Amino acid sequence: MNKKSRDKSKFPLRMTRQRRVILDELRKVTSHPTADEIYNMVRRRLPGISLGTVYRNLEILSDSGMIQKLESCGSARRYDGNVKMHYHVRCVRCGRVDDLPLSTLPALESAVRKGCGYEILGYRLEFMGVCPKCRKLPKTTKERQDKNGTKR
Amino acid sequence: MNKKSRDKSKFPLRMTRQRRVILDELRKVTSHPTADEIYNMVRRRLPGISLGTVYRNLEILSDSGMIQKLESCGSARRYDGNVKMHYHVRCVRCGRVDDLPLSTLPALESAVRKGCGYEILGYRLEFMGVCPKCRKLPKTTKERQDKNGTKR
DNA sequence: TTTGGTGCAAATTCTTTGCATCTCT
DNA sequence: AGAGATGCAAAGAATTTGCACCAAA
Repeated sequence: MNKKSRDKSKFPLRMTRQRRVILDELRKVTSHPTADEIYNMVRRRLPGISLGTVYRNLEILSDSGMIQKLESCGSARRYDGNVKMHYHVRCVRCGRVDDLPLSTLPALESAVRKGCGYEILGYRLEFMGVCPKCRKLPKTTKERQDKNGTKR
Repeated sequence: MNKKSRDKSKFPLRMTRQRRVILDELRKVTSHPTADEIYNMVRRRLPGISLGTVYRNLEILSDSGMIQKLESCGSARRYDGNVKMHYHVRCVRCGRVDDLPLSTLPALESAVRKGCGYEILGYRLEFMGVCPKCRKLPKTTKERQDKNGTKR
């Protein structure tokens, strides 16, 4: 099956136990976890699940619109159980991602549509900054904990 | 040397031949190439250069503000020799990235600064769509040529 | 039953690094 | 001279995939 052409209307989305738990765990948190973090969350309920299955399901779930993939920057991709349109801030030091209480900007897409030859499908707007916790830490320490952050 | 702390004012940026050619090649094009594409461009002039050196220099050049790293989505990172603030459209089928003739939106950052606890450093705005060339192709073909596109 | 899903492990892809050697300034 | 840079190859990290078996619908 071609991953890119998967479509929520055509594929019935069989609700296996693993898929249900992944979706459930992701919806329980607001922390925009990585695949690996989700793997560890899910493993507490389904010890036998494999990382590959987590990846496959995250792909399927986001293709079908049930979750959101956050692809911007950062080493590991992050996932969001909240599919309503909203924006994020990403900490450039520790990599954490938070939701932003900012109303959506309707004018953005239409401003682009004209003239660029592309068929515009959407846009991605993400803010970068330093999260409250990292602002308190001395700079050297902050740089150390990078790891899952802005790298790659 | 800590990569994150590299700073244009403190590091003199020794202009080696490889560094100069990489910068030069990147400035010659508007195609936002990947590290690997840049490697191949540069190799025509410096056959002995290694991919590692290309990566190291792209990192250094972007840290020093001489080029721009485009991290949003897509499999491989892309680089831009144009450091003036501007926006991009990325084709969701073939992965190509084009510049957008859109004036910058000054209100964006200030709209976020209040209340989120983060120290806002900037934002990333990227549009997604289907490029002119891909719009002409039949869908199945389009999906095929994905590869460097939205994946990963 | 059948078609998609799963676990496992191996494979990929992109990127980073250690090290001995070179080269700008 | 000496701090940085390079080439090479090996290591890493994140993600994908082939395959034989399993399980929802």
